[in-house]
Amino acid sequence: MPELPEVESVRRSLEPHLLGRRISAVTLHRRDVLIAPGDPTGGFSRQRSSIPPRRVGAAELLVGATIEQILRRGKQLAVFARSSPAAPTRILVVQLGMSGQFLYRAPGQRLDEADHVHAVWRIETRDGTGRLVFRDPRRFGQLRAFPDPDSLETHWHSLGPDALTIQPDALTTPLAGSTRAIKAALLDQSLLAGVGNIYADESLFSAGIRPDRPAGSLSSRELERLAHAIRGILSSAVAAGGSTLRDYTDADGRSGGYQTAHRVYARAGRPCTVCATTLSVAWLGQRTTVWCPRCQL
DNA sequence: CTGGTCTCCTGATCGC
DNA sequence: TGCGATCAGGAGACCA
Repeated sequence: MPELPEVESVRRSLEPHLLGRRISAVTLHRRDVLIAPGDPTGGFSRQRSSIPPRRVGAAELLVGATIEQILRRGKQLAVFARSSPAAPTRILVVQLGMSGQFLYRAPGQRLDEADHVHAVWRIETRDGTGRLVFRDPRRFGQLRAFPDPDSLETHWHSLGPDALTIQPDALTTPLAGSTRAIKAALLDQSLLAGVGNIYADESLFSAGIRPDRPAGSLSSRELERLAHAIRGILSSAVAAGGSTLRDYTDADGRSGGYQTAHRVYARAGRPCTVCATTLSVAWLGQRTTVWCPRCQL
């Protein structure tokens, strides 16, 4: 389940393989994983829409272009590429969703996971042709094409500040007066980009704040603690290469190591690592939520 | 506008 | 051994 640390690990593992390399071809096995820019449904109704999926242009998938940079905002990756120094920079945004993987295979290296592969890019290197693979069994992931940086900026405008560098001030205004649970607010990508279920629970535990507290009830002192906890948890997780619960890997197929540091996520009913109190569980913000009833107030 | 619920999808797991 | 039910979850649509 890629959240910010996993997506950042994918980004970092892709860079050495892709920067400066040219994409010579792409095979799109499932057309509906690519959301056309300006799709009013945001791609949500792609299966049920009576309108046939748009014909996909190779340019949208960066064919013929050289990759210049890979950025991340929240849980989204953006691959920037140009076909010539004078050409406009095109961008492909990748959202991994629940089960998405972005894998790189060097020339001659085989891909073991051949099922649920939705797109394969051919990457030209000095040693031959490598492959960039988008694989996503549950298909909650998406690819989005943008013709220029401005349209990407418009798209990213709907995201809140990146959670890795979140400052308490950025939380104060949007949460003031809010009655919804702080856990639900942390999962709202328009408020804060990058936190998902795992790191929301871990951050709230680290900050000593109950997940069901009304967001507007947090004092400025608590918001400071929370922002500090989010940055700390996320940066530690990035340093560990993310959390691998089931099948997450980076672009090189390496698993993360942060799952061993989880203190509340998936530990309902087990003793708190700090005070040994049995951890509580509830359904909150449409997610299973675990916390320590003694450490979190 | 806000916040809660539904929905998309597949694989793992569990009870019988 | 096999099968159906259940759960997991990111995020947009939808609705009160």
